[in-house]
Amino acid sequence: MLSKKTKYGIKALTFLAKQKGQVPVQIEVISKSENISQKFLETILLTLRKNGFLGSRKGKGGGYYLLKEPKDINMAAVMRVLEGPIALVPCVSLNFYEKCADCPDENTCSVHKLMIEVRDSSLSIFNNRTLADLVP
Amino acid sequence: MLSKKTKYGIKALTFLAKQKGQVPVQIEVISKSENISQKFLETILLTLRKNGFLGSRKGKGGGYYLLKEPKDINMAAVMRVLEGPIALVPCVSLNFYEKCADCPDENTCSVHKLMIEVRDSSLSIFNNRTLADLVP
DNA sequence: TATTAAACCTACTAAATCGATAGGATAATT
DNA sequence: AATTATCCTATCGATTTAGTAGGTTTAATA
Repeated sequence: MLSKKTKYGIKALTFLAKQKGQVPVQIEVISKSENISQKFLETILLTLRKNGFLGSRKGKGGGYYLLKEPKDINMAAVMRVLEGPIALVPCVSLNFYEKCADCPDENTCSVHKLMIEVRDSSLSIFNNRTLADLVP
Repeated sequence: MLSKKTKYGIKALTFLAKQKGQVPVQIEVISKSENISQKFLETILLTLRKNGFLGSRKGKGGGYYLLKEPKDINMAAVMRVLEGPIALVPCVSLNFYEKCADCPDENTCSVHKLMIEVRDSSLSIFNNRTLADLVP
């Protein structure tokens, strides 16, 4: 299941992508438009900023704005920052790999085999979609 | 992320699929072979039995066995019983649909759009794989 | 320069979920 | 009758999730 954090984060990015010009948009505006708790959204936008997706301005007239063109914001990168691994199991994750404690041999593991297929197909979607594809 | 329940469940099914003949296999045997806590596995096998994947016999010589041929056990069905929805968001789930509280219109929702694609690709994998495909 | 408006930051909390365990009840074999 | 196995339900501790609290810093503007 996708966390609310990821869901809200993508919605916020989409909202910013829809803005004409790069005028900063305040958290309050996004939170009200998208029905997201303002305080929660605050922390989400913070991580998006710290990971290079958003810029911000403090004080009056401040807010958040995209640092790149929507077409240059890859959804796989967004997913990894907000949700973490795209793979369903750490042992098939490319960016968050971890060995399973219980599994002696990945090559003969039935779960491993299946989950690699799933990861590949999900990844190819996320890698081939940008924020621009999501804007209505 | 895949739960341990699902992971262990698939491993147990695979283990049973590897058996020659339909001799019942005891929980203890599976749990030791696959490094799974016996008590935890007990509850997992119980749900697999209650959902028509496994049969069981009590008492001496008892245990669990597959009720169908591995090639007739669809992995989408297994996933739904063990893990729940295949979709990452309830609003794109075919079998566990739920409307999002925050989202006024699914048709214009960016998350919805993306997650339908992901669901379709994952689903096509699970639907086209059977337990037989997983056996080493 | 004082006020105001916004993001920034860190810690905290309630609730839910997860992984696992406990402990007996039931059934089948020998 | 004794043994061996599944069956069943409740519970528990740890972790994660979603959200909140409450102040700090920075920038614009009057």
